[in-house]
Amino acid sequence: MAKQVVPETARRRRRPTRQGTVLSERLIVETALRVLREHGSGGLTARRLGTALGADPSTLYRYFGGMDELTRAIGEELLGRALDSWSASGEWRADLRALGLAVHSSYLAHPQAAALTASRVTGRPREIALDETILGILRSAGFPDPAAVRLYHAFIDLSLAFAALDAGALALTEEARAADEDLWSSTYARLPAESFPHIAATAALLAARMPHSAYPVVLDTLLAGAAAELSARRRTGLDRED
Amino acid sequence: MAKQVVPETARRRRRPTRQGTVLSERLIVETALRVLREHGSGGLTARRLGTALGADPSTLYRYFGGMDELTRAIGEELLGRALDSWSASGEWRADLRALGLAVHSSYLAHPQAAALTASRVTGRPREIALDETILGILRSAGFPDPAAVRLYHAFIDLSLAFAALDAGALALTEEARAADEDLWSSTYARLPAESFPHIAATAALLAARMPHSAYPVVLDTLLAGAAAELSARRRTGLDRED
DNA sequence: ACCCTTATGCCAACGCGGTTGACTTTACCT
DNA sequence: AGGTAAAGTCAACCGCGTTGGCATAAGGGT
Repeated sequence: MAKQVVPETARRRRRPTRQGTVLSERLIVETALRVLREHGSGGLTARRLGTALGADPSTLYRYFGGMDELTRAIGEELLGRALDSWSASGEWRADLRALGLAVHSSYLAHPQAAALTASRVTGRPREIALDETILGILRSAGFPDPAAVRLYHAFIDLSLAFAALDAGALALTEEARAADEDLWSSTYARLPAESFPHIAATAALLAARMPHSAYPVVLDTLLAGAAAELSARRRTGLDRED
Repeated sequence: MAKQVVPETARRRRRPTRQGTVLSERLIVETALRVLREHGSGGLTARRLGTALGADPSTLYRYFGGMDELTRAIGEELLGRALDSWSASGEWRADLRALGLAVHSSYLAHPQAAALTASRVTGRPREIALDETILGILRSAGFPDPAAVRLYHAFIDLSLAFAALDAGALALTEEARAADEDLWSSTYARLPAESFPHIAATAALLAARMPHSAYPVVLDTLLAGAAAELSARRRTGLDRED
């Protein structure tokens, strides 16, 4: 690669583009989020982002190694926003619930971006801060380390997986999304009861429920299981460690 | 659109390509799975698939409306294989567990394909058959319809979301995947204990657990919650419906 | 057994994508 | 004030999905 990416902190000269914009990682990421919202998850292209910034597409390579690295920066931004919007109450179960919902809704606030990034691990600073927070809540709640790690793993992967799934549904174009929802009231509701008795019997309930996210239900189930585990552990006197 | 896609069942003439292959939806989907495995989730292109089939890329448009429709056909194939590999035992909890794991591992058997398709709803026949099966298990187990639909929703979305997440990790190129795994034993394990006490304290456990899927843990938690709900319902005499 | 129709495959081209190498300009350091 | 190299620009490369027009041969009707 001929071009070198200069770390944002080491950046000194800020030469404006021909159209007068002064670029920065932050401006690029925010503009990318806007472009994604306006043009859909497939609409983030180097050329389009360049135009939106008032800069040549190739300028982006001065800031990011490629579109992939830009994508990871966007993902970190969403995780960071989730953590910023959250505050601790001290009650572990409520805190985890709020944090999970914060991550989920931070992604869903930018579904087109989330669909691109939610299944990637960035290893960037703000993602690490989030991990530290979750582990802290669990260990402070009294879970021994192996249980804390198991629950951390389940919690974060569950939240990211649902964020990606739900964002994917929201990120479709409006007509495609409506068509997917209608599937439940059209195709599924009209299946013959002889061949598909169970779908036919529950068609109305399905049409009402399927357009929403299952994440809260599953998250609450996970937290309820964890709470039961914790109280069982207290009852039996903290004698097991796994 | 100038070209018409002829439904597979209505297809009569089977003219071989210049290189002698006789095309069919089935052959195309299977070849696409092979191409995906060999070239990664971004490696399925019309031109490459054409070459692999010994046919011109544009010929694919005689069989599918576009790459998107081909993608959905691949997704349905994976779900169909999961259902085929499964058989009912009559014990609802064991059956659901086996079915969930079957879906998960069917996707993970073709991670590059799964990464492309797992978050899409196809509405195709074999996907409908899977849905009917799950609802049947729950309703036969004694869950009233609203609970059955709620659990069906949680179950299927959980399974698909984790399939997508885990497939995404597996679908990375070998070096990228190894780098991601190493993150836990390199970056995370070396964070200073002063700033990140919880990560530092659990680094070894994290490195051991994070490379595996959290799906079984979460699935079992969900099924345990459902079982508890069912027995509570029996105890209180089936008087509630939600 | 032979046509005729038309399904099916092929070809060439279009516009758009990411990315790169060589270049110009200009902010900053000395 | 001048030199240097960072930051922005330009033109080009190659691969992508997709399309319209064309060639050809499969298979039904007679």
